[in-house]
Order: sequence, then structure tokens, then C-alpha cells
Amino acid sequence: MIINDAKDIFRNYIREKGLRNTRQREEILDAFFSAEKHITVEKLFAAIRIKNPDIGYATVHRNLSLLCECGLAEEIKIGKQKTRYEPKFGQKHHDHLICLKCGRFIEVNDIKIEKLQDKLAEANNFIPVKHKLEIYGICQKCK
Amino acid sequence: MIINDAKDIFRNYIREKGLRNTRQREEILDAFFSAEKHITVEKLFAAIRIKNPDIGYATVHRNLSLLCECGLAEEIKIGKQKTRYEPKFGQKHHDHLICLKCGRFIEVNDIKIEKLQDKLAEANNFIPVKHKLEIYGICQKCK
DNA sequence: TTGATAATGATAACTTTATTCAATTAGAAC
DNA sequence: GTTCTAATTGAATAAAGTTATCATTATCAA
Repeated sequence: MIINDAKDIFRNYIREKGLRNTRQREEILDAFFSAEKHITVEKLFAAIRIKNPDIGYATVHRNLSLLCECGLAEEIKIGKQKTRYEPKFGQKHHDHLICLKCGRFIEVNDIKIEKLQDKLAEANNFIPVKHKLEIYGICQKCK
Repeated sequence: MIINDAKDIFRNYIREKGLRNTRQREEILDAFFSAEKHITVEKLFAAIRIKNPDIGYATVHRNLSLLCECGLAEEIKIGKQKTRYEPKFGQKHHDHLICLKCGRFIEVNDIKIEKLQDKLAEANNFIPVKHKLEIYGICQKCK
């Protein structure tokens, strides 16, 4: 199960860094990986609070940063929208089509584009590490 | 001269919207188009203040928004960096290679990638309007 | 020149993220 | 299991960045 693999990664990362695992961390991890994709801190916090009213906002925030640090999550910032966090495990890399009307995200992937990107970087004496492609427009439902 | 064309666009936009032109607007426009690319509000404000100590931060900020609105500028948000503004006139569309070490921006363009993006959108019943491609990595100087 | 109202500038408010700190707790050592 | 050290937590607060407020000033059409 994916979430268990993610937990292993998280626990290893914590151990290697000399950090400690806590009830809260496990709960945040669980909630994050079972929540909707592209969630805001606010929403994740609210979801966690239902089961566990004792957990603090700062703790959720802090641990989302930690998840980003160890590669299990990624920040997404779109225009004036609130920062969202996307789980980054058990999923292939993908890019986003973002609807300008409804704000919906569609995940897409194109191997040809990826390759051309690497070429483009190479042509500029640039070592590519990661990339972000966002295509803004109008989705099928909003046409 | 490019900046004069930009001024025309700006003045027309203002007129059409029933807004008014002001000394401050002209000064902000001048400063923005002669400043470094990818400038922050803070830096632009500082640059303007040298020549004109009377101008307020809010005015600079408001007018950068206005420039974005009429298509003469664009917000760039990269990770935890401050929002930057890029002049969008007299320049072709381009994407960015962003160095993870020094933060430098390299402007690039690839027509093949652009076309593939349109195809990708089309394949998802999505009408593309604009896009943003950022490739993160290590630039030549930082290798 | 005048009058309606948009714009300005200073500052307050707001939003999101980071920090502080006393109390708690994990986890290693015993 | 007990003890001890230091990381973590939660609440509150600060910090940073952005936006809103409002009295005053300035634009521009009539």
C-alpha cells in the first residue's frame, strides 16, 4: 500500500536527520495522503481537527514543510490562490492543465515534451533537475 | 522606441476603463521598463523613490497590478521568493531556466515544445490560453 | 473654471508563514 | 521500567507580503 511506503520514507528521513516521530506526524501524514489532492493547509488542518481537536495549526504547517523537504509533498502556487500541497509519492511526474474559470486541475504527462525540455536545457549549458509546466485555459466543462 | 509603444497601450487601457492618467503612473511605467527584468515591488519602489521621494508603496503596488491587467507585465512566483514582475512588451513569449544555486533566470524559447503543449491541451479537451514552463537546475556558472 | 470622482499616500488591516517559549514527550541510555 | 536530554508541540505572537481604508489631492470632461 502506497501510504505505508510513504510512511517508511518519512520515518527514515526523520531518523536520519536525528528528528523524532510523533503521534501528530503520523496523523498528519495519514490525513495528507488520504485527503484530496492539491489541498491547502487550512483544509488539511480542518480535516485533521475533526479526528483530533488537539493538534495545532503550526504543527500541520511545520510538518507539511517537512514533507516537502523529504520529497513526499510539493507546494503549488497558482496566481492569487492559496498555496496548495500535492502528495508526491506513488505517482508519476505530471504537469497541470489549469482551468481559468473553475480552477480545476487536470494532470497530464507528455514524454515528448519532457525530452525536448531536457534538450532545451542542455542547449543552454544548464543541468535540469526538475520542471514545472502549467497550461492555463478553459476546461471541457467550462467551455 | 519600445517604451513609448508601451505607454500608448497603457494610456489607451486607462482611457477605455475610464481611469485617469497621473504623474505617478507615468513615472512608475518609465521606471518599470528601464529597470532590471524580474524586479520585485520592493526594488522598483526603491528605484522610484530615488527620483521621487513622494511616491507611495501602495501606488507602486497598485500600478503594477494595473500593468499586469493590461498585459504589460506579468507576475512571477518562484518557490519562497518574493513576487517578481516581468515587463511583457516588445518581447516574444519565453520560458525560464531557473538556477537552483544562484537564482538566475535564463530566458528560453522552443517552438516545438509550444506546439506539443497545444496538442496536449487539445487531447484533453482543453482550450489553452497561456502557459508557464519553468525548468529548475544548475546553470553554467554554478556547475 | 468647475465639479464629480479617480488616484494618491500613509497607515491599518489582513493573510500566510515563521518564530517564541513553556510544557510535553520521544527515544536513547541505563 | 526509569531517567535524562533535547526535539516537538500548541498557543500565542511576530514577521513578511499584500491589500484595503480614508481623508486629501488631482485629473479631466463639461
